[in-house]
Amino acid sequence: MKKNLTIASPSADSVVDAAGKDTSPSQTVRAQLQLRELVLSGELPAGVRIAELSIVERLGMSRTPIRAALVQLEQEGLLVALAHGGYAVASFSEREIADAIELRGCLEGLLARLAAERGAAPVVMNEARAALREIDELLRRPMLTDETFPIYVDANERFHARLAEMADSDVIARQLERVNRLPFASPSAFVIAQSSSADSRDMLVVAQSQHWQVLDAIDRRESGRAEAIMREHSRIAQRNLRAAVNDHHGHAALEHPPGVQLIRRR
Amino acid sequence: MKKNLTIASPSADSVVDAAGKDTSPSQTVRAQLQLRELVLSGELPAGVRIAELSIVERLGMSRTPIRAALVQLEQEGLLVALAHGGYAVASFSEREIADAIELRGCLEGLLARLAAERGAAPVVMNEARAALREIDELLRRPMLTDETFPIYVDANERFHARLAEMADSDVIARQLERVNRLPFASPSAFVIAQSSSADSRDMLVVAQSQHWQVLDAIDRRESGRAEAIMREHSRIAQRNLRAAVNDHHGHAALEHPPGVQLIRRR
DNA sequence: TAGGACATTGATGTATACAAAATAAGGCTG
DNA sequence: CAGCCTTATTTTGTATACATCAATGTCCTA
Repeated sequence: MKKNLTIASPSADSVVDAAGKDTSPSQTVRAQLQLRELVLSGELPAGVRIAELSIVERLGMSRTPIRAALVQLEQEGLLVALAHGGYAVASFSEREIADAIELRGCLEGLLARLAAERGAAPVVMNEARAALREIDELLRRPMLTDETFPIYVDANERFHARLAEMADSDVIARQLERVNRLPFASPSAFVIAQSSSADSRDMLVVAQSQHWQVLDAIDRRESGRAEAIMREHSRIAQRNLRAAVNDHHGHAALEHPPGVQLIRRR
Repeated sequence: MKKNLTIASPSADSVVDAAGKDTSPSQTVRAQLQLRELVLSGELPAGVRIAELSIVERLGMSRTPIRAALVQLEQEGLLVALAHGGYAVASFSEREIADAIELRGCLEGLLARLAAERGAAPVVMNEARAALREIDELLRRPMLTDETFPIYVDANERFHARLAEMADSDVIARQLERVNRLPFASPSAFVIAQSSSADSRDMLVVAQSQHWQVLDAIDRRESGRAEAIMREHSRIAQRNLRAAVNDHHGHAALEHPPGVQLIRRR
C-alpha cells in the first residue's frame, strides 16, 4: 500500500504571499478554492448531484478535504444540501440575485452609517481615498480598455473593502463578506458584464461620484446621508444586472461574468 | 478490532418530528447540536483551544462528524479558527453584541420593507396576527410569570419568523437566520434576562405595539414606515442588553440567558 | 547557569477502509 | 405488458489509521 500521497498534485497550487515566502495552503483550502472555481465556471451543472468521487479524481485529493469544502460552500449558499445526502450546485432566480444586491446595499449602508457615527480611522480613510484617486485617473480617459478594466475592478474592490473596515465592526463586516461571496452580489460583479456597453463609462462616473460623496458624509459625520448613498449605490448594480441578463439571454456568446449559468431562466 | 461502533450513545438523542415518525438525525447533526449546546452552556471555556479528542470522548462519536460540526460552528461565528489549526470558543465584546443586534434590526427592516413593497401572503400575515393575539392575551395580566414567559418567547419568535417569510426572499431570510444564531442577537434573547425586572411588562407592551404597527404598515404598503419600525424595534434589545450586562456584572448568581459567559468583560 | 538544539509528545490534517442507505436495474408475477 | 418487489451497485456517512506539524521539555555545551 503506497504511503505519502501527500505530495502535491502536479497542478501549480503553491501560493506566494505578499511577504514572498511560500505559503502552501492546506488541501482543505485548495479544495475550497478549486471547487468554488469549478462551480462558478459552470463545469458542474446546476441542480444535479455532485458525486464526491468525481471531484476526488478531478482535484486529485482524498474525500476528506473535499467534504470539508462541500460543507463550507453549502454554508456560503453556492451549494444546496440534497434531501438524502449529498450536494448540488445552487441556481438563482433573477429576483434572488436582486435581493442579494439589495442586501449588500443594506449592509454597506449600515457600515457607512456606523462609520460616520463612530468616526473612521484616518489611515483607512486615506487608503480609501487612494483607491478613489486611482479610479479618477482611469476615468480621465474617454473609454476603458481591456487593460484598464482589471485595474478599475481592483481599485473598486479595495475601496469597498476599506469602507467595510471603517465601522470597525467585525461582526457586520463578516456578514457582508458572506453576501459578497454570493455570485453577482459583490461590488464589481456586473461592472465586468457591462464593460463593452457604450455608456459603461457614464455609469462608472456616477458610481465614482457616490464613492466620493460617501467619504465626505462619513467625514462630516452625516450618518443618515452616508447610509442613503450606499443604498443607492447598490442600485447601479441592480440596473447592470437587468442589462446583463438581457444581454445574456439575447446573444449567447457574450463575454460572461463568472457564474452567469447559475442564473435560473424562467 | 471492534466494528459497529455506530450504536447510538446512551444519551437520548432520537428526535420525533411533527409528523410523529422517528427521524434519527445523523451523527453530524447530533454533533452540531450538542457541540453548540456545549459552547452556549459555557462548558467549554472561551479562548482556549478545543481539543478534538476531548469532544470525541464527551459526545461518544468519532472525529469525522465532530470536525464537520466544528467547521459549521466556525462559519456561524461561535468558534474562531486558530492560527495553526484547531478552533476555540469565540467571545464577544459588548459592542460586538450591540452590532449584531443592530444588524438584525437592519435585516428585519429590509424584510419588512420588501414585504410592504411586494405584498405579503395573507396566510403568513394571519399566522403573524395569531401570534400577536397570543401575546396580547398574555399582556392582559399585570405581570408575567415563570409559566407565561416561555409562551411569550415562543409567540414572539413565531412572529419574527413569519415576518421573515413575508418578503418571500430566501436569500435574505437565510442571512437573518445566521445573525439570529449569534448569541444574544435573536429576537427574544434578552427578554429572558429582563423577565424579573419590575418594568419588564412595560417593555413588552412597547414591543408589542411595534409588532402591530409593522403589520399595519405592511398591510398599507407603507414600506418606509415598516422598515423604520423594525429598526427601532431592535433597539429595545439594545436597551435590554445594557441592563442585562450590568445585572450580570453586579450580582453573579442572576438568572442567565444561555451564553452570558461568552461576553468578554473589559 | 543560561542558551540553544534536539528529541519527544501530542495535536491536527489527510487518506482510506468499512458500513449503511439510497438509487438503479433486473426479474418475476399478475 | 406493466407494475412491483428484490437484488446489486453506487454513493454517502462514519470510523480509524497514518503523517505532519507545532509545542514543550530535556540535555548538552559554552
